[in-house]
Amino acid sequence: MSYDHKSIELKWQERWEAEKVFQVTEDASKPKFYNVCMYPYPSGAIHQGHVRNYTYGDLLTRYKTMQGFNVLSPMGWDSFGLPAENAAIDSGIHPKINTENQISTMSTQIKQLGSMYDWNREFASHQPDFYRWDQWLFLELYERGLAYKAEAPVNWCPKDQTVLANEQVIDGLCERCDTPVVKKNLAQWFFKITDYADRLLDDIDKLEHWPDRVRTMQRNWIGRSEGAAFTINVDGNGSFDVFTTRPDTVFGMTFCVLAPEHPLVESLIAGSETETEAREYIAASQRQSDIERMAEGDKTGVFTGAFATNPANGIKVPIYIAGYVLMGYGTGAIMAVPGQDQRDWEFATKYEIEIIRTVQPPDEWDGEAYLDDGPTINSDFLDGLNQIEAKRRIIDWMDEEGIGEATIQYRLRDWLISRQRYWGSPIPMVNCETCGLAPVPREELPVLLPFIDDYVPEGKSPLAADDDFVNTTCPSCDEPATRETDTMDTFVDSSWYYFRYADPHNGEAIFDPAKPAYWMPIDQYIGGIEHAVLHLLYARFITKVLFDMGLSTVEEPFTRLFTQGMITLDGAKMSKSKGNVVDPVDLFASHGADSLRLFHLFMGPPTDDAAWNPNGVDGTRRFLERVWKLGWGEVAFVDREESDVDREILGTAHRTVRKVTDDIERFHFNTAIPALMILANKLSDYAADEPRQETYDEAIRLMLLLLSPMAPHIAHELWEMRGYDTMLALEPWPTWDEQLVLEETVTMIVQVNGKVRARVEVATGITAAEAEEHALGLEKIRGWIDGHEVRKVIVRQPNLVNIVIG
RNA sequence: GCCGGGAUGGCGGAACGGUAGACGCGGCGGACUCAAAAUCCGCUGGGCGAAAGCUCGUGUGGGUUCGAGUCCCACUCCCGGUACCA
Repeated sequence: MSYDHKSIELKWQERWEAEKVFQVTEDASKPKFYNVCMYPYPSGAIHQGHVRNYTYGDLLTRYKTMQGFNVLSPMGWDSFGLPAENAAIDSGIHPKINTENQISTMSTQIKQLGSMYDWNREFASHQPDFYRWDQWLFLELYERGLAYKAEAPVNWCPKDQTVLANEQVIDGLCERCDTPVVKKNLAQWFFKITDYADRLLDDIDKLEHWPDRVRTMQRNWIGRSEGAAFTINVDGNGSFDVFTTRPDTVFGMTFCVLAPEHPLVESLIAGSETETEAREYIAASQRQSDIERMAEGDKTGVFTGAFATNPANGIKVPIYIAGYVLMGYGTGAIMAVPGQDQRDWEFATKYEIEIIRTVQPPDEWDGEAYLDDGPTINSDFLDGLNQIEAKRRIIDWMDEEGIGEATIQYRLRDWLISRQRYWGSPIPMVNCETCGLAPVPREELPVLLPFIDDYVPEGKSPLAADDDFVNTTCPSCDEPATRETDTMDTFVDSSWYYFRYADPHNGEAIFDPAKPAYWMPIDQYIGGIEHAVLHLLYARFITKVLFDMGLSTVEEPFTRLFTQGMITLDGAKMSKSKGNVVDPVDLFASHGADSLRLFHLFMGPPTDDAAWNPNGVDGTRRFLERVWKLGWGEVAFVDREESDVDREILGTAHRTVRKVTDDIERFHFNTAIPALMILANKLSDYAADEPRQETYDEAIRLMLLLLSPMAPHIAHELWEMRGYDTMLALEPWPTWDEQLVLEETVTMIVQVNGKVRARVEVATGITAAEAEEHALGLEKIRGWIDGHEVRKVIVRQPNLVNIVIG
């Protein structure tokens, strides 16, 4: 009987669903395990990145279920967002219709993978039942002072008359029409995540099961730095504030730099000698994104013609504008101290500005800016102090003089949630001429996103052009008023969706707090490394807000985080736009979901990027054919007593149980598969040479249990064929027998001066003295050491002896 | 630019500071076959050698150590993020 993956996979997918194997409810009698893969954007077809993600997630769902946990593994859709709107503009299909078609296709494909979810809990963020609670949450934040409106720049395409996402701006041009993009200020909504900066920073320490690199990235993103803010007077008129982490170096300030957008710039350049040059520079930098500006190799800038007075010593220094100072960080202005800052050094060198060191570098120093500690010099009353003392002294002095103070600055900015787009959750606010901004009453939620036929932007977003949507009455005075027409960033949806899974159909509240009280926190969260900062930080923030509201029992949503690498082909990320996709659906048909799952588990460390090998699935398919033959094929058993051969094969099986269990716990799936391959190969040899039925059956039983979370369909089919009448998915995970896994002998290597010169089989229990004596007595080794002085012998029994000779 | 990560055979990768290259892909040779496919068996980092074996070898250059792919320092290149892709 051949291995017919199609019928087997369909059969078991239907069985699992019919028998509700993976549908769960709160059950206080069992330990819970909440397992979530980041919900996908419904792009229309699953790709290898999804397969990788869901294979890992499903492996864990099944493994933890077998270990006796009450496992919740839900699935939903991150279905608002830019791509649906772009597709609509290009193809004319309405985002709602397009999105729902794509959800339908993708859920069918996910089911074909054999990845099991509690589909009763499925939702999509574009559904009013869901985004209603986005709006409710917005109102809660608004009332708590955590949502506010402020001016912020957007990318504006003057030809298309629309706002562009950063990724739609290519080299300063609109990706659609190549028109130069300009910055335009709009009043937009923000969430005040900076209020939570310290809590978000401090609690990173609690995330002990997160990858270190993600924790580091989040710490750096929040970017708390302690320093001082002080005022610098402009020679002539006006003043500006600067923030610095190095107030101790203020005597070394030889110039100042303002961001091109700094409000003072206009008055400084007006009428100056460099006015024309400065205006050109400002216009040029406005066409650049922050990234482009910072990425410029050499530091550029323009002298404003104005001078500032160093408050510490009264010396006048030139004021420049330069792109390397960003308006969005600190005060948008810096004191430049080239002696102690490398960027300032490069700028000063380029524009021939004086450099004064205020920290004495070591004698052997041959670098440029010196950033480390040392005695302060050239700094009047700070001379001789170390940096900590100097900082304290200068801040005290600024305090006394009334020009500055100690300040804590964060790199983190408030979260801009406004999008001038159609396909998102409407922000539930109303503008009234009399009453000003008014929140939509909660009982009127959701503010429904209207079904608009003409969503091509023409100067304003489609929502703003829809009079029926815009025109309303003021909730407080009942006079005519207009609705807010911005929609929310889709990161708002993804910052709380995992709470909704606990109570997905609740029509009365965002959720009944008792439900997530059982399931939260998420025990395992799995997704791409590209979400290391934004999504994960926003989710942590909203969880803390929900905690403060009394709706969450936890302050951190994700106990364990696993970030997987990308799938690449020919050195590039697999993507439709690059035309290098390998469609998983084709492989379901040709090789089967089990073979594809195994290949994803096998292809490399889950954290790393993995290169797609077109022939790789052939290998795992071949392995499953071998498993099939072992489970189903004819074996000529011999009726005999148990022998060393049987004990050895059982030992291999039990060592495989130990290895696979350890590897799953460590997320080293790529080494668990080879362990199973080795077991299958040994079992093939065993089956060909006078096998004993009891031994064989037991080894196969263990193999199928281990294979069950990885290649579930074939494992279940063979389990049933071999006469077990239980549902394999609900069988207990196997344990290993400590006696059986012991090995009697081991290969000991003998080195001379660190080079391997002999290998010998020794008893596992060999003592250090025995190992040394044995090694020194070997004929091969004598040839290397005779005539030399043995200086030292390092023994790591039973694995290694290293003989150091003179 | 800044933050984070990575680099090991022809390819994906394995390797508690202790046998570098497990396992798989590909390739070569053989068995089976009229033939092919499938399957099975063997070989497969470079150099030298008839062989035993020796020697070089984990991006580059240094260092620590009895011993370094692994730890430290300095580089190179590639990838992720960089706040409106999600």
